[in-house]
Amino acid sequence: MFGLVDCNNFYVSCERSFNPSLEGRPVVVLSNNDGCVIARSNEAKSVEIKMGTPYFQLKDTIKEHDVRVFSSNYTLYGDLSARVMATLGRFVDQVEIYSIDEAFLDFEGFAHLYPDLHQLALTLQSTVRQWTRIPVSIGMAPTKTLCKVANYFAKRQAENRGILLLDSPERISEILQEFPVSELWGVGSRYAALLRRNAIRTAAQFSNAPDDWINRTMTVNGLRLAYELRGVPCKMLETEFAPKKAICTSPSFGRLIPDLKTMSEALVTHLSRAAEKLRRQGSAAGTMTVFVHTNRFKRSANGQPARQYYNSRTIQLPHPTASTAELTGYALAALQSVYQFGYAYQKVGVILSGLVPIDHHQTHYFTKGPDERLAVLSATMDRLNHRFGRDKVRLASAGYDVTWHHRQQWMSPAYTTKWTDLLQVK
DNA sequence: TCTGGGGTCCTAGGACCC
DNA sequence: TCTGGGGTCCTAGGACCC
Repeated sequence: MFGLVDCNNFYVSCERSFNPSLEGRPVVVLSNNDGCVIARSNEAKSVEIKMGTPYFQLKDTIKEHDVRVFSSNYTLYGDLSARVMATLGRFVDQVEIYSIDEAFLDFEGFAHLYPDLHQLALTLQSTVRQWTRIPVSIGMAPTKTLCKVANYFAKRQAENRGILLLDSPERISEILQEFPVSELWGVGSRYAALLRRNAIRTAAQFSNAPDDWINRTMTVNGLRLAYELRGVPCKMLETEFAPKKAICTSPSFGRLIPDLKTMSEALVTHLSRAAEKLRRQGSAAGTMTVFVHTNRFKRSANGQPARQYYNSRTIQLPHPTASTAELTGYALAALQSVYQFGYAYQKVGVILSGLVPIDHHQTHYFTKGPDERLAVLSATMDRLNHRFGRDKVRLASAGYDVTWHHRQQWMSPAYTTKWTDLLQVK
């Protein structure tokens, strides 16, 4: 048996964790740049605020229902997530951190410790609640996909109180008949449309479809999904650390930017972030892509879509490197080759790929190997910045007067990670 | 009439996830 | 005025090898 622990309305719950006055009222959290709604309290859902709605379209609703709005505070959410995960780790040793707000558990070998899984779920739920103030829902079933299904009903049917155990074939087949195929894990909008065209509407119908048809139309992923619904586990717990295969940093500007100088400074800043992530996981990049684009929603004065521009440049580096200084030279050259005068840009982004372990030295006959001094420089900058704060030491080419930063108008304090933001108890 | 067989590696595109 | 960011996996097709 597996379990899936999912935090309810996670980002909203994080905001509520340190601000109880938000309980019982509509609350939403916005995406980066205060763009779209990405988390909603139940009260916000019940006044018809949809996932992904742009903030500016919601101003009336927000006023009418006195909705509390927050910019996303990933420092806070990341820290509370780590606390939730650590709490789960107290009870079972096989925990897969699947996303910031979800974890899979494997109960294999724990039957003697926890003969009553429902009781265990109750304990997990109340302990997480007490230690972090985060409400969670728990689904338990013979496969991870069925856990997702169980969790869906745990959350939505009040009588379950956030916990649903699917441990008999009868119960499973009964519940799959009520489960919309479009809600399945691995079925997105494209596959949902395809399945609808083939008169498959429930998870039960999908699971009964012929294997070769599923394989043909939805590749082996679809077939695994069907097996999992039939109770045959195809997805095991993944608890090992797996280094990322690509690292991307591409925040939007807070306003549209026309000039190459500002774009360059932003790119160096984004690249510094990306290279820090690269070094943190012990990798070096062999390939770098720089891209720019304008705002695709923008309209010109006559209401027609404005002229758009997108371009990217991918560079094979002479040798894999994790040095910010070294990567910067290539990045700026790439930007110059894609930048076109005459557009107002929304974004410049960088993708590092072709990642290899950092100690990997590929000897090349005609080019110099990586410069050891650059590696030492990056490591030293990382240590200083870790101790004294982000960007205390940085490249001058990142600029001094930052005018492009994204908007975050409603940011809550970093309650758990910044001394000056600690709550004061009077 | 008839044009080999068996591989590897890389990339782009399409699907998905949170 | 204002519309997020960061990832993964699979497949087909092309280029190449012997």
